[in-house]
Amino acid sequence: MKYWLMKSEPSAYAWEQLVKDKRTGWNGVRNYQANNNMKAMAVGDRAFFYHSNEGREIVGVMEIVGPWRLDPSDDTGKFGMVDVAPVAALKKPVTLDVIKTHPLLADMVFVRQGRLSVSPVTAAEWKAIEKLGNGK
DNA sequence: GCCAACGTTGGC
DNA sequence: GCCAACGTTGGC
Repeated sequence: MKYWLMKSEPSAYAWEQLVKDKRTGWNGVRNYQANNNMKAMAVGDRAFFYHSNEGREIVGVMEIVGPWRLDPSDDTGKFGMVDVAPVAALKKPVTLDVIKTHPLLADMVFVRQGRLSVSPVTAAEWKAIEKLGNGK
């Protein structure tokens, strides 16, 4: 299983909305690297949900429930989307500030490439964040 | 709201 | 195919 991190501005689509929706298509990505990362996802992979701009924290865990497919809202036919479902909120959101100062996490792709909206997360990083967020 | 970082576009 | 101009993202 692979791990990922996906960003959304809460004003555009918040974690709470995903919980209400139960499942959603992660559309609107218009960046090749982010798109390629989504292409590399498999159903069953896990992804953190990060609130960018407002909050600036990882708030929950999602599961990839539908494989990559073309995004109908993209006229160019280049960019796609995957389907995601909420698994659980973190008991305590993990803030960007904590991540940037954590020895295991400061070097995450998510930190290094601040503007990339879909990025891979290593198993070690995943474990460390879950520990911070859930105390396990 | 500002602006640095960086991806994309288009003229040449 | 280079690169300047432009647009967008997202932290601050």
